[in-house]
Amino acid sequence: MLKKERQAYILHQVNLHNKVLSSSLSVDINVSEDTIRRDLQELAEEGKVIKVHGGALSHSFSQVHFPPNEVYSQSQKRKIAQKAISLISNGMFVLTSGGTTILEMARSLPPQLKATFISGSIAAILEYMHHPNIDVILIGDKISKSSKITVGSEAIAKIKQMKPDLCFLGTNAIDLKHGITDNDWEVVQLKRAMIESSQKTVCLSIAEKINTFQPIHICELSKIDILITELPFDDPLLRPYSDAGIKVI
Amino acid sequence: MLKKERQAYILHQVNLHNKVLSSSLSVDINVSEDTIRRDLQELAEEGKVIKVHGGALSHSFSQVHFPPNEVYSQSQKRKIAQKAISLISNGMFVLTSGGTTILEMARSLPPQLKATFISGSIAAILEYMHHPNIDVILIGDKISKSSKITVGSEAIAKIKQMKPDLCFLGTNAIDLKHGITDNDWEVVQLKRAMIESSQKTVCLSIAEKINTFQPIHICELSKIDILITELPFDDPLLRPYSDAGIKVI
DNA sequence: TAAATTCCTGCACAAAAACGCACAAACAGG
DNA sequence: CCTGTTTGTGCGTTTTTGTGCAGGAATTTA
Repeated sequence: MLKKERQAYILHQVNLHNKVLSSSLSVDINVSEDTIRRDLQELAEEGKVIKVHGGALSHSFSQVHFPPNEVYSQSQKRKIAQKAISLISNGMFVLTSGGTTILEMARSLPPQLKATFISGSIAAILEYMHHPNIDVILIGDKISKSSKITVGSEAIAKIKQMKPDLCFLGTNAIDLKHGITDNDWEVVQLKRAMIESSQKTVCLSIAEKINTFQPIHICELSKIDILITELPFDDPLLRPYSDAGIKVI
Repeated sequence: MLKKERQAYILHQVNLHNKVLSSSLSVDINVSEDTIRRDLQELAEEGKVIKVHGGALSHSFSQVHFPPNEVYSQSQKRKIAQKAISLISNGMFVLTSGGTTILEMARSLPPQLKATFISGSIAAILEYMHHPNIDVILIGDKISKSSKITVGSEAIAKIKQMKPDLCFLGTNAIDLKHGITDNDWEVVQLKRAMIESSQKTVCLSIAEKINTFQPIHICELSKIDILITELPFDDPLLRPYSDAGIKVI
């Protein structure tokens, strides 16, 4: 059998089944695994397949990319993301909400980090999936079209079963008097459950949202352990919060 | 034998078998391999064949260089998607697996359709979310990075709680003797649960996958209610399946 | 942490290609 | 008819290509 012929066969199999194993191909076409590996490597260099340990994957399959769209005040959010990442260590279980700040964090996670991320936000999950070393746990239930996250009693029940080390909340509004507030009933239920379950709750919020509030109450400030903004920790705007016992970063 | 005559013969052989070996041609026509090689080279320069190490391939063979942005065998999948959609009516609960065929169906769902779609496939969910009128239920659990779907006991337990009207399975391999088979253990577990829960199971499969099999068994043919391919329902290839009691569309 | 796969690197060896050359047949023109 | 040229073919020799194998490194799995 000719080399090109064999490669065409392999390519065909990959496109057909989305995945092939070097071992099974080698018995299929009766050549050594080395040869298969070399073929896969060539095909991968030509961009026809994606080579992975033990075989190859179809290219079309793993291309579920989300438009890395323009985010409002991205530079601030990036700063926040960096601070948030510094709290995560290897082996941690991290529960996150959705929101652009969280997404920014998800994209900036260092590649060596090994941790487990849990979320009901589709967008966040997509970002976590691209990461080579983190395990991703998706919270299921009905999907809210407006917020692109799973909401409902099932999701809340699932969250209550967990005891994650950290919970990152993309915060919509935070205020000394009203605490954390939001504007979507279903999201609020979910965030409440997240806060209850977690050992530490971290609020990510751009300074703009500090001292603002929204119609629905999520929780008191006292439930929050850490507050992250793009400002330095000793910014006067944040002073009341650290006075209230929140660790401000 | 004249040179032209010989080249005509070679060309004929290439078009007939899609490939020729210099070695076998040389004994066929009783000339040295050098001569064959020179002939092939000339034919290649004229664009009549594609020369490779050891012989030559027909042009149609290498035309499997499918256009880059197009999904593999998309037109077939579109045809399948259309047939699948005809089975869905308003108000139905539909459980689907992942796979490119399912994605094609998800994209083609008519905008007026009001139904509930349930899936653990991230890519499928993304498509369903774009639809204006369908409710989306996401099955949660750990995400398998290779297949981009949620897998695990939680996901399976959740599926077992449901009684969807229809279950669409993107099929990797179907065979009279082996039934439905696949190549990913976790995916197999999930698909089994899906079949068990559903009132009707529909297999979507391009004709190429008919009468092929993969290492892991999912279920017997008898569990399948409907089989959809891009072929007409009375195609001889499908005859054994309708004889086996499966409704073929 | 240990065991098992899988991967990579270099090497050996066979098959095929490339190159140069020889030689013979076909051809062209005096 | 002869001679010089072109063309087609085959034969060594040298390179290149394709493949398998051994071993150690890297990665996955238990």
